[in-house]
Amino acid sequence: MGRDGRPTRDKILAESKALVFENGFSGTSIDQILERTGITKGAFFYHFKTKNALARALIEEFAREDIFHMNEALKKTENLKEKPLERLLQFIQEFIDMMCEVEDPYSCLYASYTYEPSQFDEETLNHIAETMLTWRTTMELLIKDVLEKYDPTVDVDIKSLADHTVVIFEGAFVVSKALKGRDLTADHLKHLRNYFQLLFKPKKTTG
Amino acid sequence: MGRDGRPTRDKILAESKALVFENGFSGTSIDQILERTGITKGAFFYHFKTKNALARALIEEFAREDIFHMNEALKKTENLKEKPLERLLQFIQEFIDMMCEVEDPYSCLYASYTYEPSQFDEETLNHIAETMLTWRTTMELLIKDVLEKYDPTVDVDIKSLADHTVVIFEGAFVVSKALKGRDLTADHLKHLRNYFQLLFKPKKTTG
DNA sequence: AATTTTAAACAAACTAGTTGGTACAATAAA
DNA sequence: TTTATTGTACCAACTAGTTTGTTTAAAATT
Repeated sequence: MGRDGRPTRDKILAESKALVFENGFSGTSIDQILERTGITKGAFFYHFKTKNALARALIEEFAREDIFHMNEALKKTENLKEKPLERLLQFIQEFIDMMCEVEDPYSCLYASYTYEPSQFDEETLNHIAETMLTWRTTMELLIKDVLEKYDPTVDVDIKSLADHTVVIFEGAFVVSKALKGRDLTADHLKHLRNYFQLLFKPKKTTG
Repeated sequence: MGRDGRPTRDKILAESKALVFENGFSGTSIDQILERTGITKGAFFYHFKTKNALARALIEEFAREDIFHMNEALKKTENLKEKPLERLLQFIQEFIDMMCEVEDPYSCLYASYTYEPSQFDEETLNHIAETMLTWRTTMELLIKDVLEKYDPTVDVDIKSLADHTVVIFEGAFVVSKALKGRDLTADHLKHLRNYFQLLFKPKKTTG
């Protein structure tokens, strides 16, 4: 057996992610990655067959962590299963709390890749879409539970309401970065929580 | 008089913008631009001293059109000046109508540049931030007019509520592109309109 | 006559990816 | 217990092609 390559691989992934947020993917050269990690070209191509294999590994890791956080928030609010609106609001609150700890603008690889789509293979781009659809499915379930006990105060399309959470995340990331101040995601998730709160009122049960 | 260079310059700007949305800025080569426009390298560098001068021109044109549309919507709703909530809702409605006409996902240069910030000079990035702050200022005015006659049903921070419109635009662009379907911006602006509608109720005037 | 555009060659720096070889750690054979 | 073997992890130098940007002289447009 040889030595353990995981620390090197992890370092490549961590530094590459940071570089992609600064330069974009095609704006990030492998030489830059070597400089930051202190490894050599041979080592890089030992771990990743091509630059695009790195892109795939990056998005897979990012999406795995994203869905992990989503499921953690789901678990944490399981005790509110019988109070679906409270659960939905608390689910959002979990992310408000999470983003309150962030100082610098948070960046999202989905948006980064989405704005230079030609640089990635179909599989990589599909992985982003599928992860977003996982969010949609989860939000749809939470919302449908609410709709059993509450009526929307205005007419809404459930699917687009389900997508609205991801929309606000992505939008808040862009605006936070563009304004170069602190991360504003928590602030905008609060508006989402407000919207959910105002949107649903107890059902008038007829009998 | 010499010949008119504007058609060539405009063609460079139009094709470059499309290419930047496909490849990102650093993923777009000048050779690609020449191929699409059918002009030569000499002509390109006659109009733009550097690749970065093109980036600046692109964002200036994009921001000018953006603010133009914003001001058009402001003008169109001026007749509702005495009904500030109706005006705010109609202001958003103008963009819902506008985005309903779009089929393919709409792209935003602000987000594109924001996700590869190191590629651009400070001036270019500041122009994006300033344009977003113009949106903030406008929205703040519209919202403050509403607050004179209406009380928010839940506590909100005005500045972040003002930013929320741009957040939803940017987020909807990202999600629309990532899901590779039709543009979803109109759908999400409807949620913003709903939120404003639910957030404000007539003031209980004490007198 | 002034401005715009072409064509083609050129340079210097940078690009992703390859090559041949080395250091290392665990294991198996003597 | 020493020695040979094996496969992983890594390195330095190299290749072939692309990048932005320059130059120059001629030609086209108004």
